[in-house]
Amino acid sequence: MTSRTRKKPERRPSPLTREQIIEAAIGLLDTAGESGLTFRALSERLATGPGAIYWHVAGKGELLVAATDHVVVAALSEVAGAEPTGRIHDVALGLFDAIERHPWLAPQLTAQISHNPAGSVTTCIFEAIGRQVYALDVPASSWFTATSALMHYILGAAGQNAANLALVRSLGPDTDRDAYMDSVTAIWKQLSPQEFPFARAVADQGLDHDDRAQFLAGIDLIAAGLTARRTD
Amino acid sequence: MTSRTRKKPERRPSPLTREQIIEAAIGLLDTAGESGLTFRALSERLATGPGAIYWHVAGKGELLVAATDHVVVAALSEVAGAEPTGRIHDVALGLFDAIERHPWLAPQLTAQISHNPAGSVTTCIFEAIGRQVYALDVPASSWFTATSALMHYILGAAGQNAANLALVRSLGPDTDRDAYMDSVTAIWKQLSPQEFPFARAVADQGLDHDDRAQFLAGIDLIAAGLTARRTD
DNA sequence: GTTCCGTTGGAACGACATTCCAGTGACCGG
DNA sequence: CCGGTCACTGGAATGTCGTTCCAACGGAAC
Repeated sequence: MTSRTRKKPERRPSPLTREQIIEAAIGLLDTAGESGLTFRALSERLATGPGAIYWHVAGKGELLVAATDHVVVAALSEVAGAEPTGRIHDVALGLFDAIERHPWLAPQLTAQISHNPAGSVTTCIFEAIGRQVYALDVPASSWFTATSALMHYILGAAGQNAANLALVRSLGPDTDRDAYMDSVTAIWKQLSPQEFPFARAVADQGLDHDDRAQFLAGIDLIAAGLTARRTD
Repeated sequence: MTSRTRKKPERRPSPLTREQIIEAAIGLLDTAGESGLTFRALSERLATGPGAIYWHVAGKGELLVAATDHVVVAALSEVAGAEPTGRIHDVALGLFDAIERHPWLAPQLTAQISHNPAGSVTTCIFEAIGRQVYALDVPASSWFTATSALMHYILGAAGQNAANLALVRSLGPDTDRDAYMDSVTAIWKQLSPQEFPFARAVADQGLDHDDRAQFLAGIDLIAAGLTARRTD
């Protein structure tokens, strides 16, 4: 009897759904971070084995893509409903908030936009931002460049913000964001004035503590470049 | 004698160096991609065992940080030598080229900047870009925002370009970049005109095929926003 | 010569993604 | 009702990874 012996597996009452798996994956990513999404952890949370999950989902990559898509579509559809000439701030803040809620989103988005430019996530985000570029009366020749610049800034700055918050949270409940930013500023102030004059100067004037206003200031700055061009 | 029996290990002629390890790691990353950096592969390339590497390097994370630092410092020092009021194009292209040579660099940089804002790589890049912002006579209140916007755009757009090239290369030697870009445009042209009017319009006018010029156009666009503000 | 100690590298460990497959139960033709 | 099919399950097995462990080496110090 060295051959296969198998414990009787317990069956689940209701069948597993791809949707359930994706939502469980998002929950796992939100609470345990990017490295927390494990087929073992997912199996446990869904009270099943890894094999069952693989019947609904091709692999970890597809799961990540599906989770990203799910979150992005939700974030953008909240915004799109408003006025047709919606302000760019709405789209930007929609993505900013989604990334803050799901800190794993920013790296995922940049990776998926890079590796799959024709994918659903890429086109959705490009379209959402691009419409605002169009509404700003940017000349058609600059459409792609303008949309790219805004997109990369939004993902980069929002990702930075989300990472900062996650870092603060991991430092314990007794640290708040301002204290953390102050500690970073303090390190920058100790840089050599010869090698890092600019970074020191920025640190001396203190980093802005309102992340959201700071983020929007960057959007406005890029938008200023777009509309400045318009009159040429 | 069930206890440890061990094959006599062959000793290397010259001792292992942290520098050697980092350079081997960079080589491995360049040729085999981000997933190609394995302690096993590294051991083989250095003709040693994993344990020897761990005596010089704390772990994979530190190795990645060291490799990133090595490449970024080299890329920025090439540029910094020129005129003191160096043009922002030089710094931007320096990073662009470095990221093109090392496609693993862009994700690494965004991750390290996010997770370690006081680290060496973060401050070096911030300083290098910030000096150009300073040279543009941007008001001090916008220094941080302007530098952030430029940094995120540079890393995002350069990463996108490098990923495209890597993707083209992986499709086989019979595909070139223009053919690949055309295929992406073709997919975009098939999008629904109701849902994706902007993306289709951009695809219809054709994507620019000169990546470097496109990249610099984005830099100029953001710079235009900075200098437009100056007169306020 | 003996004793260290910095250094090495092969083996072992635990965790992971993924594959494999024996089983289960709802449905279907008869 | 009943036998068989098949979509679906979940536990075990596989191979690779990062990391740790440790017996052994060789030069330096004594």
